[in-house]
Amino acid sequence: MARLTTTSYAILAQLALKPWSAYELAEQRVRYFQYMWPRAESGIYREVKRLAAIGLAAGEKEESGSRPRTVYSITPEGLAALREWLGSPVTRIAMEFEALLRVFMAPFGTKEQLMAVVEQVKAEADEMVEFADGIRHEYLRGAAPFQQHVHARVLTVDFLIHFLVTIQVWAERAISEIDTWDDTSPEGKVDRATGRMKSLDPRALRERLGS
Amino acid sequence: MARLTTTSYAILAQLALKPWSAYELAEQRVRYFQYMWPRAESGIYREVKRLAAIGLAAGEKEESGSRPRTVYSITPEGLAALREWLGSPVTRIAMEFEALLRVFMAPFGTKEQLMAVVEQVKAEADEMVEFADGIRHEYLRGAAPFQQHVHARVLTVDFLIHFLVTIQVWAERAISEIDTWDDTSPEGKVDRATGRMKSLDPRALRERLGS
DNA sequence: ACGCACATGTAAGCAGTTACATGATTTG
DNA sequence: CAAATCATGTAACTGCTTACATGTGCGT
Repeated sequence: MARLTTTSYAILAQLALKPWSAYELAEQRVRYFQYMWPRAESGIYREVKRLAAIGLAAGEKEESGSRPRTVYSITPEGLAALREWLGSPVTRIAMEFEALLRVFMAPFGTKEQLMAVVEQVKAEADEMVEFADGIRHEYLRGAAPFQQHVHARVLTVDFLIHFLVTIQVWAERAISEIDTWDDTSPEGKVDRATGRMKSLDPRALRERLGS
Repeated sequence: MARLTTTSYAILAQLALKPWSAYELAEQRVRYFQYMWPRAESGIYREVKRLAAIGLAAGEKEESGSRPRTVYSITPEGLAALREWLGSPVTRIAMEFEALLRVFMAPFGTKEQLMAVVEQVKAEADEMVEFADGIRHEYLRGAAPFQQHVHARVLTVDFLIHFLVTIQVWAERAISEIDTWDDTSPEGKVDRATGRMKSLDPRALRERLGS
């Protein structure tokens, strides 16, 4: 039957803001969910259709001359379902970070391979930071969609920017460390690595980061 | 045919270290991959069997009195495949953070719901930090499995601890912010939120974090 | 008039999860 | 000696992705 997923509620919450066509939802998923709940565009069509089928959304077909499209809006039942879900336990955070896995396996590859991986991470982090900062500036200019929700959204922007900058500076640290290596073998690297390990005390870090 | 996934290579890299039984692999996945490539235990059995079927691993049945078990080791072809994969482009980082999604939707729920979500995040972050710090201490005591790889692994521990502490301090910031609210509505929260948004400049943050 | 990006989906396949099954070993 | 936990998987389902399909409007 109708076992809804987190993705369902992500869409439902978008519909709670205003009606959207399926295409708009699929397009805007980048801006809204890419970094906290990434899903492929094509899934959005199926999902919103499912919401309509079980009565949580209402789809209205528009035949405005051009190709027909369906505009979806939330129903009272949909809003009730959303509110209820917001009180249920959340699933744990889950990160897929293939590059980190490769760093873990670094001794089986070459220094060049490792360096390429970490530099790709850095490039992607730079790009993601630019994107997030662009959104931040929309809010600062007062020009963001749903600007009135800035009090909640600043909390998500807060996390994302800290998260992305954490990746950036980690990649930079890793690059300058690997730069000092001749290869990926353990030889002559143990003492230095142990010293680094010592400096990673979470409590000290928390003092530094929590201002 | 044999389209291998990242999960396949994660297991292959474990086998490159030493032979393991499927059960050991499934058990140890927590320690090794939970935070960068999370997968269910049951999938490990199917995956390692597949690796054996295509010749990248060799399974040896042991009949030592008790229940029979299969111990897997990597083959030369497996090692070659692993090395080659380490030179291919990496997939992007992907994070599923349902709690952040709920913060995003906070205006549709109550303050109590929101607070419960963020406090759950904080509790889980605390727990994950303890786990990661435990592993760090194993390396410091020189008692970690595969201690000789500390030069590579310190890079992953570096990222994970920074990542987890970032979650911790974010949750703390979010809690003290929400504490100042009467409810989840925008009323009277816009100016303060805009001020917070202003302070989230990534460049300034990068200066602070990259020491 | 042609090509390309926009707009709107459908279909098939599969990686991964949840749930179950079952013998062996330890523990209270 | 009963119950829990360890050890070792199998079976069935499903959410998601990849790949495809097709009409429409616009720039050149």
